[in-house]
Amino acid sequence: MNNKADSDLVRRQNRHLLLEALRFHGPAPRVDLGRLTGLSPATVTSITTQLLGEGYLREAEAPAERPDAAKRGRPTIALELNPAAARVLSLKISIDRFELALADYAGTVLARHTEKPSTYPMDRQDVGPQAARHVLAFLAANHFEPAQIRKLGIAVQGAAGSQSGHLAWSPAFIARDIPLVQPITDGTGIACSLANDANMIAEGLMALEHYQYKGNAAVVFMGYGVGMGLVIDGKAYHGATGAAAEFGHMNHVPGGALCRCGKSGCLEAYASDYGILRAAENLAADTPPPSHAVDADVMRSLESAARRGDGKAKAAYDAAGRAIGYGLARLIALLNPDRIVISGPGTAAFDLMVDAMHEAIEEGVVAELRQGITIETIPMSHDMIITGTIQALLHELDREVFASA
Amino acid sequence: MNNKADSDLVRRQNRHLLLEALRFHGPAPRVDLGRLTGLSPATVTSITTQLLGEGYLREAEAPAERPDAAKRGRPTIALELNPAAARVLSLKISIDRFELALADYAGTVLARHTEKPSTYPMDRQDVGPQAARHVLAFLAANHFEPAQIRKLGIAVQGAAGSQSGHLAWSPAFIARDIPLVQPITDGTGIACSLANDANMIAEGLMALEHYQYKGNAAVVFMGYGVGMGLVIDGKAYHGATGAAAEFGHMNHVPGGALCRCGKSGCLEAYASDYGILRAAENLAADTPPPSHAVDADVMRSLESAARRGDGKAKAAYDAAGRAIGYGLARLIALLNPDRIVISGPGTAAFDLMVDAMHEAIEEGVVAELRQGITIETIPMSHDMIITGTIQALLHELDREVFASA
DNA sequence: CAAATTTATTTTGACATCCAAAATAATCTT
DNA sequence: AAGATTATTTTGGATGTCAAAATAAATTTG
Repeated sequence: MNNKADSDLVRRQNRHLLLEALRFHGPAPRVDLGRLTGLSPATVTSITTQLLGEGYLREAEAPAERPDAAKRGRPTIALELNPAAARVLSLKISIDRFELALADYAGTVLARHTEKPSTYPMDRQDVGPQAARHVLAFLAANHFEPAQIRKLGIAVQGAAGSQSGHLAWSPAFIARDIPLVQPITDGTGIACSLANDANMIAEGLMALEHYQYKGNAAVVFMGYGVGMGLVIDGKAYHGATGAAAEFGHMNHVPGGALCRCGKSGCLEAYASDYGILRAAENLAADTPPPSHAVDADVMRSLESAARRGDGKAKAAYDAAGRAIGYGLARLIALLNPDRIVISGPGTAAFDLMVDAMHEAIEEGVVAELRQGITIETIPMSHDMIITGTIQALLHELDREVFASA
Repeated sequence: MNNKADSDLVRRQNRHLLLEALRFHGPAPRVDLGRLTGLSPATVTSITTQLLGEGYLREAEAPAERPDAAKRGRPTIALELNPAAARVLSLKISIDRFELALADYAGTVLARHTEKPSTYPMDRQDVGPQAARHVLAFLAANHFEPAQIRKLGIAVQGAAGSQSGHLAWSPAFIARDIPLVQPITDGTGIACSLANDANMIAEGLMALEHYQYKGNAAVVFMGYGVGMGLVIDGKAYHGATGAAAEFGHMNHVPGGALCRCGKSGCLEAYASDYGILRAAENLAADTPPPSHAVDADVMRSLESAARRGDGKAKAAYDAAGRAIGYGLARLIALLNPDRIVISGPGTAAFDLMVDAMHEAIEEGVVAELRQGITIETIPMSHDMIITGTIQALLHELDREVFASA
C-alpha cells in the first residue's frame, strides 16, 4: 500500500522534479523549468529560491543563449545544479583493477585513478580494507577529506548483493562471499552501496537522453563475462537481494560447457571471451576457465582469424551467437521487453555472431511474442560503468537527501 | 520523470489509501482506518464524510465486535465499501468455455454463468461478437443493464496483448490474432481490458492477506498449459505489450519436443498435461499436441499409474519436473525473486515432479543465486482466475475512478 | 531617446489539504 | 448521577499550489 500524502510530500516531490529536470536538461531558466515540470511560475520561483538558498542550485555563468529571433523581453536567468553541493565517489572493481573516480553534484568527473593490485588470490577479509585504503589515499592525493564525500558506489563484476553488501562471487577473486560495503564504510566513514557492473551500464544508458523512457529494456554486457542490467518500467531493477539479471549464468544447455561459476551449461560458458576462445582452441568443454581475463589482443586475433575464414573460430562465434540468441529468446518469452541493447567489448565481434543469434531467437520463441522488439548494439566506452555508477549515486542524492528538506 | 504534486494529488492519494485499506481489511471504524493508513483522525473524518456522501462507502450494519475487555467509551461505527457503488464483470475464456461472473464493488460475486461453445474452430472475427452476445444475455438474465457495469475484464489462456486488446494466440482457438477488446467494447458498451489468465492468478494471490507484500514473486500455473504471473516490487508485471511471463513458452531445450505454439523445445511441451501424457504414452516428441484439453480423468489415471510404479509414467513426470526446474533456474538467475508459487491443477501430481525439479534447479543455477528463495505450492481452486480478475478490476476502479474526484 | 512592447520573475491573495488540539458524543464504571 | 473512557467532529494554524497582478529588464518603435 502506498504511503499517505501531505503537503510535505508535495514539496519533496516537486523539489525532486526540479532537480531531475535540471540534471536531465542542463542549465535552464525558470520559465523552461515550469514548462518541463508542469509547475506554475510561482511555484518554480518558490522552490528554486529555497534551493538556491540551500546551495543546491546556482545561477549559471553564461546567460542562456537564445538563438531564435526572440531576443526581446526580460532576459532569462539560467539556473544549474551547484557542483559544490556534493561529491560522490565511484569505485569499480574488476580483475586486477580498482578504478576510482570522483565527481561533483553536477556530474563532472574531478579526478580519477587506477590501482592495479593482484585481486585474484586476495583473502575475502582483505578486499574491503584494501579498497578502503585505496579510497583514502586517492582522496588525500586530491586534497579531499572523506567527510566531504556524500556517497560511495561500488560497481563490481559478479554477483553483487546490494542488500547484503557482500560480493557472492566474482571472476575477479577466487574467494567467495566477500564483504565489501561494511569494511569500506567502516574504513572510510563514507556511506557505501554495492551493485553489479552491468546494472550500472543500464543506469548510464538511462542517463543519456536518447534512452530516457519508461519502458522495459535489457542491457547485455559482453566481454570477460556476460552480464545484464534490467530496466523495468523505466527504473533499474535489482531483484530481491540485488543479484538480478545474471544473464551470463542463466543456463543455456543442461549439462553443457563448464562456467567460471562452477556450474555447467551457463550462457557465459559459450559467449564470454574465455568461452569463445576455449571453443575455438578445440579444448574440451569442461576445461576450467582461465583464472585471468583473456588478453584483448588474443581476442582481436581470434576475430580476424574468423573473418579470414578459420572454420574453428567461426564455429566458436556461431555458438556464442546461438547461446546469446537462445538466452534472449527465453528472456523475451518471460519479460516481453520493448528494447534489448547489447554492449561491451565483445560487441567488436558482433558481426560474427549476429546471424546465429537471430536464427536462435527465431527458433527459440514464437513470432507473436517477439514482435516489436528493438535489438541494437552500442559502441560502449569502458567508462560507461563509471558514468552509470556516478549517475545512480546522484539520482539517489536527488531523491533521498535534497528532496527531503 | 514523475508528475508534479499538488493538493489535488494529496487528496486522491489519501482517498485511494482509505479505499484500499477498507478493501484489504474489511469493515473498520474510523480510528482503525487512521491507524492503518497513518492519517490523522481529522483527515479520516474529512475523507470518509466525502466518500459516504458520494456513495462509495456506507456504515456497516453490524456494529464492529470488540471482543477484548475494552468495551468502554463511545462505540465505534464501522465503515465498509458500499457494494452498490459499482459492478464489474469477469469473462474467462478457455477451451470450449466462456465463464462469466458479476461482482459488486465490495467484491461479492452476485451471479455466474458458464457457456460452452465450441471455441476451437471459431473464426477470428467471430469470437469477440459472440462473447459480447453472451455478456448481454447474461446481464439480461440477471436484470442488469450494460450501463450499470463499470468494467469488464477478460482473462484468457494464451498470449494476450493487454495493449493491443488482441489475443495473439491461444490453445483455445486455431485462429491467431483474435481481436477481443474492441468488439466486446463495441458490442456491450462496457469498458474492457484483456489479460492473461496466469497474470490474474497472481492478482488473486496478492489479494489474499498472506501474500500481500512488496517483493518479487513468480506464480507458475500448471495444467492444460504452463503459464506464469510475475509480481515485481509488489505489482503485477505485464511487460511491454502485456504478453509478459509466458513461462510455458520459454525454451527448455533447443530443438526439443513440439509445443502447441508451433515451436520446438518449449517448457510447456514437457510440463503441461499434454506434454506429460505424450511422453508417458511413448509418442514421438514431434507428435502434434491434441486440439482439446486433456481430460482430467486421463491425467488422474496417469498419476496413479506413476504412483504404482509405471516406469514410463514416472519418467514423464520426471521430465516435467526437470523442465520446470530448469525454467525456474533460468528465471532465478535472471530475476532474483524472493518467492515462487506453483499452482494449478497440475500441482496434483507435484509430488511426482518435485525431486527432479529441485535437482534441476541445483544443476541449473549456482548456489549463491538461489539463496533465500521460498518455493511453495498452493492448492488452487479453479475460481482463482475469476477472483483475481475481479480483484484487478476493483483495484483499477479504486485507483482510476473513485480516487480522482 | 522616451514610450511601448515583450518576456521573465516575483508577489499577492484565494483555495485546498493536512494536522494538533479542543470540543463534542456516546458509551461504560463507580 | 457523576466520572471515566473512547470515538468522532470541529476549530485554528501551517504549508502547499495556482491564477492573476505587479514588477523587472530587456528590445522595438515612433
